[in-house]
Order: sequence, then C-alpha cells, then structure tokens
Amino acid sequence: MPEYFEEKEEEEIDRLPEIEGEDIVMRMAPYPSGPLHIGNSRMVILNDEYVKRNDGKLVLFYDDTIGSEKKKPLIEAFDLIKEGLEWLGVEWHETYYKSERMEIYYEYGQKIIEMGDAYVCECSAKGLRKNREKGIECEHRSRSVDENLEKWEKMLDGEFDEGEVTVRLKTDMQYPDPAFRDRVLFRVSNQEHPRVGDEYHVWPLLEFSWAIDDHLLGMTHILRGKDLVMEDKMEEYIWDLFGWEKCEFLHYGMLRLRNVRLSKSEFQQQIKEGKLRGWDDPRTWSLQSLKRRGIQPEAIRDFILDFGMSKTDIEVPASKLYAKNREIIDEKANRYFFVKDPVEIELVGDLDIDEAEIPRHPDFSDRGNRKIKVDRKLFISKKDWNENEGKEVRLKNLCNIKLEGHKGYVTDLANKDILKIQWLPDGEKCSVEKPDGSYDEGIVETNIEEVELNDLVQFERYGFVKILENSQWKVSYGHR
RNA sequence: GCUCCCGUAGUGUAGUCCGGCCAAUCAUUUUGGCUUCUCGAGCCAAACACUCGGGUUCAAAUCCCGACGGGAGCACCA
Repeated sequence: MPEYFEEKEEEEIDRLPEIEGEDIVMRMAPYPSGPLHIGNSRMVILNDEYVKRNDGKLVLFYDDTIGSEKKKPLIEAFDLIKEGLEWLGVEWHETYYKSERMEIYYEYGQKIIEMGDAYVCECSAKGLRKNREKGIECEHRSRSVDENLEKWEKMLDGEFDEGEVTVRLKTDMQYPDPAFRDRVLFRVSNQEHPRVGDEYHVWPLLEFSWAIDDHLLGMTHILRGKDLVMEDKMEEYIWDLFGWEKCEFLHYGMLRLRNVRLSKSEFQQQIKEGKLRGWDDPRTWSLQSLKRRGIQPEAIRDFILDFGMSKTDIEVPASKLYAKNREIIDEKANRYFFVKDPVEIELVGDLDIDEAEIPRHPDFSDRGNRKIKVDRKLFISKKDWNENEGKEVRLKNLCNIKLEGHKGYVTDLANKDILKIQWLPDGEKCSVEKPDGSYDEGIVETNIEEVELNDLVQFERYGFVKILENSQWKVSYGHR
C-alpha cells in the first residue's frame, strides 16, 4: 500500500489558547448513563489535546453519583465509555469512581457542617425553590451546629426518606444570582447504584464532590462547557471555605449537530423498548455507532478541534464531520458498483464485450482492475431507470444506451459526456443500514468478496460504506 | 423575572487581551472552469462577513456606553 498517512498537520493547532503552568493535571468526568457520543467527544478531545500538548496528566473520573430517576447510571456504560475513549485515541493515566469515594465526601461534609457553613434543611423541593426565588431564608438555616450534626448522623444512618432532607451550603439567600442561593450539597437517595448497590443513602451533588475531588487530586485546569459555569463559583466558594488553592477554569460553548437531538437517558429508554437496535444504533450518535459507520476517530478529532475553545454556541451540520472523514477515507476506500432497487433491462443492438474492466480506485492504478461480466440482461437502479426514460445514458465503463421502457438500445461505445450509471449482470444481495435507522436493499458486484470484514469501500455514486457482514452482505452507510 | 456568557461570510473559525501592517485568515459551502468513464476525489478561480447606534482616537472588528439578537443557569440531574 502506498503511503496514505502523510503528514496532514497544517496549522489549525492554534485554535486552542495556550494554558499556563507546569505539571498540568486535568480530568474528564463522564456521567455513565450510556456511551460517549459525538457531543461528549468535545470535552474528551479537548482535555486530551491540552494534556498531550503540555505533557500533563489526565484523569478519567466516572461521575457516577446516583443521578436521578430520569438519569440513571448504567452498568454497561463504564465499559462503553472506556471503549470509546480508547477508540478516539485518548490517553489517560488514572481512573477514579465517585461511588468509591463516598466516605471522603462524608468526611468533608461533616467538616463543612462543623464549620457552620452548611445546614441540614428539611424544606420540600418545592418550598426550597420558592424560597430561593424570593430570597427567603427558611427556619432550618439558623439551626445550631450540634443540631445539624445530629440530623446529619441520622441522614447517614438512613433515617430519612428521599426528598425529606438535604444538606445545603450557606451562601446568601440575597445573592443576586438566584442560581447561587444556598445550593444543595447532599441529598437522600435510596436508589440502587449499579456499582455499590444500596450501601449509601446520602449522596453528594456534583458541585460538592467536585470541589473536594478537584482539590484532592490536584487539578490544575478544569475544562467545562458553558452550561456548568456556575460550578466554578461553587467550587471556588467551597475552596475558600477550606482555605484551598484555586485552579484555572476554561470554558467552551454549546455544540449542537443540526437536526440531531442527543439524550442518553432517552436513548436508554428507547433501547429498552426496542425502538433502537442498541448503543451502536446510528441514531444515538454514540462513538460506537460512528465507528460502525466507518467514521474515523481522526476525523472526529479534526472536527472538534476546528471549533477551538470559543464560547459561542454553535450548530453545525453533520456534513462537516463527513467532509473531514471523506478527506481521510477517500483514498483508502476502493470502489464497487452497487445497484439499489434493481430493475432489469435488456440490451438491444451490437455489443461484443464479455467483460468490463474497471479500476478499483480511479486515483491508484496500482490497485488493479475489477472485472464485471457483461450480459444482455442487466440491472440498473430504479431511480436511474425512472429518471432517464427516453434519454441516452452511459453504462459506466461499458457503452451508451438509450433507455426505452425495459430496453436499452446500444448507441455506441465512446466515452461521452453524459450521465454515467452503475449496472450489474447479477450480484450479491446487499442490505445497507442507513443513519436514520432504515435500510436500502440492492445488489453489489460479486467482486466485493475480495474485501475484508470492516473494510471501508465506496459504492460509486452512492456513498461510503463499511462492511458489517460478508456472508449475507450487510454494510452500514457512512456518508456520500 | 433574576444572574452570567456570547455576537466576524450559508456554516464554523483566526484576529479582539497589547487599537494602525485587517479594503479582515483558514476550512467547509455555493458557483464557474480544468481534469477524471462516479452526482466522489483533485486542481484553478469567483462569491459571501466584522449585529446596530453613539462615544474615545490622527486611526476601532479591536477600547467605552447603550440597544438588539442568541445561549446557559436559577433541579434534592449531570
């Protein structure tokens, strides 16, 4: 094989602002409710990229607190996430689980209560919200430290039910930003956790667990989306309370794919209901599904890095990702004829060719030719047939015909500048899995047998596909 | 409603911190042309932008003020 892997470097590297400091430590914190998808890949790739450029350390920290009714951690997700990271070429040095560090959170929770900076609150969720909106302090706020500690012990002993009680940070109920008024630090949950079962009833919320862990693990830089900017303030507030050193925050804006809605909890549900085939269903946009479609991890990295670190919210069409992928795979993918929804036509007139020879790749003659047998009866796609009634078209690499009904009158052999269509005398049945979950059916030339499982090929005038099964041919569609 | 963030071509992005070299970068997109027996790829060319209004200044995409537009947070989710 020739050297496809030339340096593609360019200069786009400069889209990321430099970061300061030595011995950089960063972390990525996926919530394990499903595999990483294209949206999550931004967080992951930016972290990886920064760490690699600065020769730092990257921590994988499963953010597997108990979540909510709607958003549950999923046991398979831990491995799916890892698999996705490895595929993307992300390198990390240590792995942690929130669920294994509960005692640490309790310890600091106790401390913060002892310091008088947090209190046990027995407001209902509704009441809490209302007070927060109006800036009203509830009666629990003024409890003594001893009383708080007593309640805290009871919480840990499981004497409260879900929703009955929380531990709240004592910031200021008049704080101008209502989002920052006495946020909840711990709450009660009796749900079963996929890793630690029902061992704990009291769970920290992310702002608290992060404030503790980011300090304990010595994070120097924290990268997060704009949706989590408030966590900066929360963490800093808590660090100040403990007198800890602060670290640097970096933010990026929200990224959306046009016409794509990504929700792992919804996908989780749809998979359960059988509406999606599984976590590699193309509609989930999971890394697994993109791999299945023949999207290259390098393409995803390029795609993400193109956006840099801007705080602007962006909405990009998926075609941008496909453009990146095409750049990489066009030269790798050999060409084959695929006839979708075959329609039979009969060739009429002089034609004395038994076999057509067509290069495997138009740009690489060293890959040789493939041969397709010629018959009087040929199949062309229904679409080409419909659209060219009465017109002259060229059967690519064979001859020109005038289409009339189910007959093709051979006009001549010269390579004319007219529409060239794919044709086949017969072929292997082939089913194409489309990104929207539907399937295209058709036939593919028998030469396809020379390719290996998981190879990427291009079906001419149709698109790039990846070979999923090669006994009964099944492929998945990547893009045009 | 309150708090915060953002606003450069169709879509993204560089430049904004440290005003002049920005009649504004690059990619993608679109349109032409060339090439190729794919509506793919390649090559060449063209098209298209500093949200608006004030101010500061010899000079503003860059600084200040205001308006408008978009987004996020205000969950006992992450």
